[in-house]
Amino acid sequence: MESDSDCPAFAYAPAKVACSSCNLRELCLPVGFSPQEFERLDELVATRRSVRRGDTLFRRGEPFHGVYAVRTGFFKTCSSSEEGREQVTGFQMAGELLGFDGMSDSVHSCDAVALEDSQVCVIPYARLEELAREFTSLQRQFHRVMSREIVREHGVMMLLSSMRAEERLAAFLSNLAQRLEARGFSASALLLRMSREEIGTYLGLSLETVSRCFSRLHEQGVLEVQQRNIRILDPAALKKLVAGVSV
Amino acid sequence: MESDSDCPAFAYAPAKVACSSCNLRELCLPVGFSPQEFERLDELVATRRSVRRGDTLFRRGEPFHGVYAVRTGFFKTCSSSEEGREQVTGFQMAGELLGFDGMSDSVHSCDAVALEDSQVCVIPYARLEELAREFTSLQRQFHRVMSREIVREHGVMMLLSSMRAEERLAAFLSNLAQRLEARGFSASALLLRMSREEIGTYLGLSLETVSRCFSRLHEQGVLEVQQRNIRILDPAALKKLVAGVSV
DNA sequence: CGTTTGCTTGACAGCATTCAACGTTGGTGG
DNA sequence: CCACCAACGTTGAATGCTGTCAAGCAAACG
Repeated sequence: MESDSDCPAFAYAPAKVACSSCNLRELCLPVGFSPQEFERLDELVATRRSVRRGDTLFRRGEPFHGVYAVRTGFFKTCSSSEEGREQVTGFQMAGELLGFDGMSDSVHSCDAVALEDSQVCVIPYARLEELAREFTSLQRQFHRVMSREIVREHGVMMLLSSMRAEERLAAFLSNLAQRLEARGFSASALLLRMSREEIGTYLGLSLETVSRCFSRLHEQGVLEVQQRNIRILDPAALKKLVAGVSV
Repeated sequence: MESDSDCPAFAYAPAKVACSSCNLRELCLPVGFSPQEFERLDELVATRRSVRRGDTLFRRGEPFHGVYAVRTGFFKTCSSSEEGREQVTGFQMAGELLGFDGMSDSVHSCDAVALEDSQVCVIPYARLEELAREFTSLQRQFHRVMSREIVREHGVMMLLSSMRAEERLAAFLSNLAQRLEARGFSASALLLRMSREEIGTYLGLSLETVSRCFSRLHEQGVLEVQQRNIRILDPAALKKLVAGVSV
């Protein structure tokens, strides 16, 4: 279980971490836990791991050891088909978990790549199982988080199958802004961590179309666009675009 | 928890059911359990429920009580956006579970509709939690099934964002055939339980396009199509279409 | 300062949607 | 038993959105 040593690309920070003192505890796994539950949880999340921009946290085909909570930084997860085409399945920011794909057959089925220098909390699955067994709120919260991932993907499926390009980008930006706001950042000024191509692969569009949509939303006065610096000038218009599917 | 009585559309069959004697035990939740584990499991899955064609097993907004295992029949799950557009997120057949969407905030976020007269095993969440706590293989298997759902959805996302219409339909049919084969049915002769529109909503296509693709695959000699009776004449060609994304 | 990478924009072609008409099937009631 | 109706499926023609190819531009990096 601890045989991560064959991954020389990663730097390890064995420093002690405590969920109880983490400023992400309202967003991450231990939502709504009691103080003594928090203490028990610190047994579970014992180590951090640093991943440099461009490196992978895990990779398709690697054995599944556990899940990871993003502490700082930004990730993308992408499944690639046998024939090369790559699909970004999600972007994860602080407080969000990744790695659930590996539980189905003990092998990861997608790659997790850091889009900036990042740090994650390592949650070994064996210990998570144990602790979830004696600790109802952890069990339930873990299920809740996995369920939320399923529901999120339903939303992506709807986006991919029924929205036009501009609506997809609007939905993407709205979602990003909302998640940033929940973390205390500005909901209007965002610095994108991902390229146009990565956005396109996530939204089912070519990078050119993504770029064109940015320009169009800029012309419409909804956004201010300067490369990866985006300012949302008219959040209401953005939301309206998202909702406006076949109205 | 047991307040299902406000749903007059459902017929209840309180007959005793045993996982240990179910012919789906190799496909459903209790994969790889020991005989004594099977006995304990029968405490969990105590009741069945019948759902007539067209009726819902659960509906968006209804409180979450538990998950369901399809015993006989066929279901679709669909999330609908506020503005009316509906997205079929999956089709479930015997041995497959549904209802995971409700764990995220104790309310179902999509509808489950029977596409033919069906019977499900009711798995109350409270009891599932309990039993999973004292019963490692159940805990692990449950996680595995949820993870598999996440991975499946990754596949759908890839399909939606990078395949052309004909490839999508080929992928859909291949998948269906494979699942039917795993249940002892013919992998070549399928009777579709869903309409062209439902297929289209699942695959992100209009019903006309679905129909046209059926015709085209028929012309190519890959399928025999008679309404909902499909015969796969050339499974290899079908698989090749799926794999052939951007080759 | 030059090179590389990422982003923008234009032109054009192609695939899928939309609108519309017609055919088919199965159920209902005369 | 047949006629009718409604739901579903098929097919055609035209529009339009998005992908592809290509060129030019901006920013980042060594």
